[in-house]
Amino acid sequence: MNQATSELSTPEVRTLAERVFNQLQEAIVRGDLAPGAKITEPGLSKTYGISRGPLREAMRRLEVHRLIERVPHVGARVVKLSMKELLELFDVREALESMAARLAAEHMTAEEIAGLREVLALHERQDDLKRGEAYFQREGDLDFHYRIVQGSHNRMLMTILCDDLYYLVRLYRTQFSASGARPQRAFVEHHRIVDAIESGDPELAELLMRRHVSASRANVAERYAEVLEQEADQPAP
Amino acid sequence: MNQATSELSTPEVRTLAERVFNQLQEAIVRGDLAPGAKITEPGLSKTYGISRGPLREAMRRLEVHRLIERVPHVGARVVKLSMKELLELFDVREALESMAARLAAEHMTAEEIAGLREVLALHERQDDLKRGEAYFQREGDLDFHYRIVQGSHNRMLMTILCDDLYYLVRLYRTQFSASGARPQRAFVEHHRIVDAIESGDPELAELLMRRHVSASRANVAERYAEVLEQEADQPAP
DNA sequence: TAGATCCCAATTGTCGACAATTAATCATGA
DNA sequence: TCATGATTAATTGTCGACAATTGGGATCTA
Repeated sequence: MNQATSELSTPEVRTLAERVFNQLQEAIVRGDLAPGAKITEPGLSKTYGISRGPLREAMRRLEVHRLIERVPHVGARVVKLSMKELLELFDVREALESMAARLAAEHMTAEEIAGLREVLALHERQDDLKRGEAYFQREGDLDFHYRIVQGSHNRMLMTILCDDLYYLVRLYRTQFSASGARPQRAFVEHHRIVDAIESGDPELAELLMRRHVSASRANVAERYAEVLEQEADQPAP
Repeated sequence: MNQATSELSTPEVRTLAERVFNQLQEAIVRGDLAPGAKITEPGLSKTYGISRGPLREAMRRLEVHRLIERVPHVGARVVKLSMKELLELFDVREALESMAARLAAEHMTAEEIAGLREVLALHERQDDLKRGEAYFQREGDLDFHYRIVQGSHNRMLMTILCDDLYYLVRLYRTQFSASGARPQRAFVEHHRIVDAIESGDPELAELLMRRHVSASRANVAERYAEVLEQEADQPAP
């Protein structure tokens, strides 16, 4: 489980701080540490059985990945994106991932493209894709995007997207997952993007990826509006 | 001196780690710590008269801003971008800043646009702009880009560009500064971009910014080729 | 002489304790 | 009763010492 994570951030766990960072990261993305929850150093230090030194190192790394926010002399909290910030994240993704698609169409190798096709084939085989709700589809979707970013062969792009932003994406993907006809559409869009990349058409790949992310953004905004409506009818306790 | 820095990263210096981070950051950008130079914790700890605790905190922040690179159990070095990586940086800037220009055309206030015009007027008054080489022009150019990013009113975009990438930009701007007819052209391009923003034309602003960054990239690549040629004729000691 | 191996110094990782700052609590007065 | 102020408990910032790991250098061997 959680293949993307272990692939990305656990090449080798040689230090305590690194291990605790992974545990905390997973706890946050999984939802065990709720957004907005306060993080205290002595508390976590006791929980994980390490001293505050490496714990602070781990927390600093969480801050880098934008999973927690720290204020000097005050403390740290699990990040809690407002709707505005969540949409901001999509704007940034649109800019970066469309660039990634363009570069991927220019630089991706035949093997990488074949791997991309395999991911799509895997999605097709999964029944839950047709049912319109899918945990694996969600993780799989990220896998698709992740491979295209890697295909750009631009290390800086990879760092910003995969190391900095995708943690947040995963965190909020659980909340506002694709709904209705969106998964099927996204699946078709994925195919079109791969087609563009395979035929070596950078401009088309860029355009399609831009629209794809933009459509995802619109879907999330819609889902959020629904949630707001429900909360208005039935206020949370 | 160095107004942009003190504006950005010195809102309030409430902690030792923060102060040392600022000092180290400036030392690196200024060139006192050469790219590729090894950073040892006991060394810096002695130099700045603080213990290794806050120093490690400062180093972690330098790593966040991509100014140093750390390897577990081995140590840290001042970042040294290869030509490939430097051009990668420009690709990322092209994607993000064109998005910023688009959003700026949509969201920038009249006051912010007026401020942008002032920056351009200031550049026009500076003689050294005409001489084609200019330290202030360089910092001023960054100021221009900085204001547009702020004008996007997208906090995440601001963080990635201003907090993460512009440190690197400043570091390498010193080495491969604009040359020949590039400053004048850049100046004209700046004007066109502001015109597009002022007239509320997001698509045009985006396109112009994309070309502007792309042209800067080409200029840097050209300058680098010149340097390589010189080094081939006259190898460094 | 070339190569490999072992050892040691230096550096990084980790820990527990103390100081400084903050925020909440309680008491006091209007 | 409410606002205000000081006091206190808790948390973060800082420090110095010890343990673990690494890389280089000296030594030994083929």
